[in-house]
Amino acid sequence: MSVLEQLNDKQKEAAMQLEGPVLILAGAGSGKTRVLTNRTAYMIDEAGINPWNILAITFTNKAAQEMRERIDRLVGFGSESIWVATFHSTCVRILRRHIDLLGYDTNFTIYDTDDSKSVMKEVLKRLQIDTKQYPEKRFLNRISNCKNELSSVEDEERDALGDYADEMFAKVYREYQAGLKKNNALDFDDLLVKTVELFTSFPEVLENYQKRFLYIMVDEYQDTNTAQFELIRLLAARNRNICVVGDDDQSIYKFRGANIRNILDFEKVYPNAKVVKLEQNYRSTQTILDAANAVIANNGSRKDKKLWTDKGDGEKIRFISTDTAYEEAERIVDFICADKRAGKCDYRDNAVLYRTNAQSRLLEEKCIMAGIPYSVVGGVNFYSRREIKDILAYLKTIDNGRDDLAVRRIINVPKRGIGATTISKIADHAAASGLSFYDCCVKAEEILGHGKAAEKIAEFVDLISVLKSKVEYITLEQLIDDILERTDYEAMLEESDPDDAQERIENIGELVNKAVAFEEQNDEPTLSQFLEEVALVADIDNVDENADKVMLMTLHSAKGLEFPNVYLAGMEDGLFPGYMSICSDDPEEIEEERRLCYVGITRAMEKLTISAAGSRMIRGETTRNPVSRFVKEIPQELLLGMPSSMKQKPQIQPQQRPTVQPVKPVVAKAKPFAYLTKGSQMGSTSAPDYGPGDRVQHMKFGQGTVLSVEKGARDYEVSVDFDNAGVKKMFAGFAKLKKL
DNA sequence: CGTACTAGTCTTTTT
DNA sequence: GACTAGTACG
Repeated sequence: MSVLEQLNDKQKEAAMQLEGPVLILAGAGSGKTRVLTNRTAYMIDEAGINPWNILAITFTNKAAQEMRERIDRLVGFGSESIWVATFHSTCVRILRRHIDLLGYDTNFTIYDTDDSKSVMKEVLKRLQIDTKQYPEKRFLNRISNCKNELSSVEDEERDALGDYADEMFAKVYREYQAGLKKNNALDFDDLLVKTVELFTSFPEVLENYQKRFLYIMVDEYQDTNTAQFELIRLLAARNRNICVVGDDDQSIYKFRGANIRNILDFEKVYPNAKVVKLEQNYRSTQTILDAANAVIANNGSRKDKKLWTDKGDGEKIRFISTDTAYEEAERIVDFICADKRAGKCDYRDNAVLYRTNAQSRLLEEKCIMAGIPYSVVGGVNFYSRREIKDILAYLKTIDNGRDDLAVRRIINVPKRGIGATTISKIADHAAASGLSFYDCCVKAEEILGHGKAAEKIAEFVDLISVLKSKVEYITLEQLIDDILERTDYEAMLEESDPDDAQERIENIGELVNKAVAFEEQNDEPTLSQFLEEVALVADIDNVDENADKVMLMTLHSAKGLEFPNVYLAGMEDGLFPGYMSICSDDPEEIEEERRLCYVGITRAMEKLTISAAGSRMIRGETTRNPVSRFVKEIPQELLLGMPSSMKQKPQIQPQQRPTVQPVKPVVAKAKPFAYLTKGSQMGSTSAPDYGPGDRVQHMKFGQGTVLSVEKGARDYEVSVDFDNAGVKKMFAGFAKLKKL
């Protein structure tokens, strides 16, 4: 049977067009992933295309992994040689091979936003720019925008045309880039910029990749920025077999440079493009689709689409309005509890979506009180937590001492009596000599003279070199344990803040879990590779949908996901849409928020509940907001529980700030769960649903029999005798074993 | 050199 | 309200 049999006519049409440019306009829930995977399977299975020649770009690592698994299931072989990756990891892979052509070392490090900020701070200090008047963030944002638009330092210098502020910016931009280069580092945006630069400056390298990637596919095309557009254009220029999939109504990343014109103008750039619209929705009820269609219809420039389904009307949309955000959270949690008790759903069937991360807190508290297992996606990124960054800085220093920021981060953490004066002496010497900070530490005695300071530095250098010498012989897990032991890191945590120590230690345990999983999944794992993988993960990549937990996340994180029951919380003008967009004179801003609302509504498969609170704390201030205009855009007859009073409430006019009146806090219970921090995962060590003797399935090792399940310090440790791979020990949380 | 306190910012979303 | 960076002091 052909792999295309599972597709409807439109989907089939899109999947069969392998040659030339193809634009698939795929409405929410229209089976776009299925089209992409079956199209790829069709290429390999029936068109005889070598998987090696296929490039598929996705938005998140999770999507990439999922796509590969699904293709695997369809064709059973060859899927591992398809290049499926995100834009960023694709670029890293290419740059690791060729970036020496641009004067960087191929073992460059990737800087996250915190690292970029440190570099910027140093630059501004050196240029004596007052950060009160010009905050780092502003420069960083502008630099990011430039990079997204592929505007180089030279371009900015040329365009400054004597304008004081612009010239200053160009100078900062230049110095910032120099700072990165000195540390042999690239920031997120550079990954794309440098790859494009590589391709334009070295056509023979580009040609190499053009000859390899004969067929290119890009998912979530509506969220590509100019740099990404250019990268794809270059790669596809020779063969023109480019297939992009997206939905202009779901373009929600303008703030990070996404250019909706990339999808709207696709046919102008590729005039002979075949365009296929997928409008049949397989996810939601007609009621939900009607609501989504009605809301999005208020947007101006969009490709006309109308989602439909043969699923039937289903339940009405439930609208809840409460006095306070506190009550709102309570109502939502009550609904979930009731459904669960009635046996209508599992916890994992429910997701609560909100506009801002801060909203998760109340919901978390209520979940804890009700004893509901939940999982918060996002918030403070796991890899930007202090303890994790410290350990990673050790690993980076061990891996390659060229990352000055990493070395400086840990040179006195835990405290070893190396102070600011010593550090700045070494830093000055490094700057003057052009050597790296770590290299200067190695010859500290030369710089500082014989003394206590030099001795302390020598101790640090010894520590690093001992660990360095071990890297090749021990596992990552052992290396991290070794670091912890030799530095007495956990003791330091206990001492400095006993309240959070437990959680921080658990986080480190989680990092060890990830290291173990990494070593399991790679044939020849290296420290550099691990650090690289870790630099490019998104929060959503770590979501485990097998765990039976209610999901709490922002609307942005929810893109691409679906849940039987969806709760849209905080539907209030001023929060969603946020004031920024309400007050802006750019109508595009509100439209972007509306698209976000559309994304939220269309996540729901069966039941949608939207809620609004009359007042809530925002930034320590109690604010009152009217019900969101988006709620009013949903036809009345689809809603259940719409209070008539709401209809008269005036809408906020543009240019007018929403009323912010201090209101006495209605609830006295300030913070019943002070130990709770965002991102904490409840029950991450819950017992697996299999036991000794059960047959299980592992992603890589195939089927096997469970020998034992033991509760370890961090997670359950499972021993499995695999039919083809022998006995393996692994952590339950990461092995993702499926009971058969 | 290390600590404790203060002031200021943040909150729109993230690879 | 929470977190961070910067500063003053021991």
